[in-house]
Amino acid sequence: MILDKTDKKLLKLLQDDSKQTNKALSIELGLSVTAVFERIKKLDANGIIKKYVALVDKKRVNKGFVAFCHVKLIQHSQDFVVSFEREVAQLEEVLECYHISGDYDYLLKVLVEDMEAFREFMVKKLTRINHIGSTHSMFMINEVKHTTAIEL
Amino acid sequence: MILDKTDKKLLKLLQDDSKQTNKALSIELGLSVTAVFERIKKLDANGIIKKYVALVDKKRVNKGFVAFCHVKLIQHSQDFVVSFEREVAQLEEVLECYHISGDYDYLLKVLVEDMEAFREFMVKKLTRINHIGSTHSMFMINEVKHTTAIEL
DNA sequence: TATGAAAACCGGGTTAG
DNA sequence: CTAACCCGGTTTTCATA
Repeated sequence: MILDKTDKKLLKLLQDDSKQTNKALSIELGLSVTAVFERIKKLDANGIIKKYVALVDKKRVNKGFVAFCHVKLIQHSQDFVVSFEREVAQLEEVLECYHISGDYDYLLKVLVEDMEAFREFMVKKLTRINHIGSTHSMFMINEVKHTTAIEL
Repeated sequence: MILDKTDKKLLKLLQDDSKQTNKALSIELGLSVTAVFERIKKLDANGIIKKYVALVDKKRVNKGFVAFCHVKLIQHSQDFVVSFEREVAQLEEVLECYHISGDYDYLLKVLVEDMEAFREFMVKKLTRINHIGSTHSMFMINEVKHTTAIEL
């Protein structure tokens, strides 16, 4: 699917606030309500828009402590990789996990309440997973920018 | 604000799909539509829910190339830090930027189309910012997990 | 429960390939 | 001639007091 200028503008608006009414969007875009409705339907159907979600303020729910964990596996056989990935994906503290290039194999973004909880997480959950060689953690001091909106 | 079990369940549902009708939510939670409405209103008003957004599939919009850049500043005087943070926050390719502990000062998550675009970004944008000492980039090979939902 | 508003759907008209 | 797009009106559904 090819996105024209209007689609991109529409996506920008929806990535910023998905609760706007089609009417408000139609005014912003200079289109009819129906046209907006159809464009959104198409963006949904084509999977351009994956889902609509509420974003929760992590500080207000006591998950203000963010850690980034680099993880290296002992071995890189298919089995090890698959089972590590399956297990790590199930950990509720892990919001993101990427297989990356470089010295370490994985980069994890971990959300917990505080350092104490992080220690618990490391000891009782992450390092309990087999095949982990070494880990290296960094802690968030300040969040400079955090958006879910992709510029188009 | 204290969240009870029902609030947490409600937040879980809304973090997964914010387009559900209050009726659907009320059935799921075993409440009346009005009760659900009031709880959501309260969560909104208290800033527990920050915003409602559409999530766009990065691969479908040609932003499937993800890089993580570590950045070290030359100096750490107030001025340098403030101006670096202000400038980096304005870069559209940078979705996330964290001031972190460890060998490097910052961790950036960068979304671009491909390696070529990443090169452009580094040369023309990131390293054009003053006060940058060194950088170290890692590239995403695979996204194992990526959720915006905080477990409560 | 009631009501005002918005979403969802439909038929028709317009333009571009 | 077909397909994609856009519009206005109608029905249904939802948010909200």
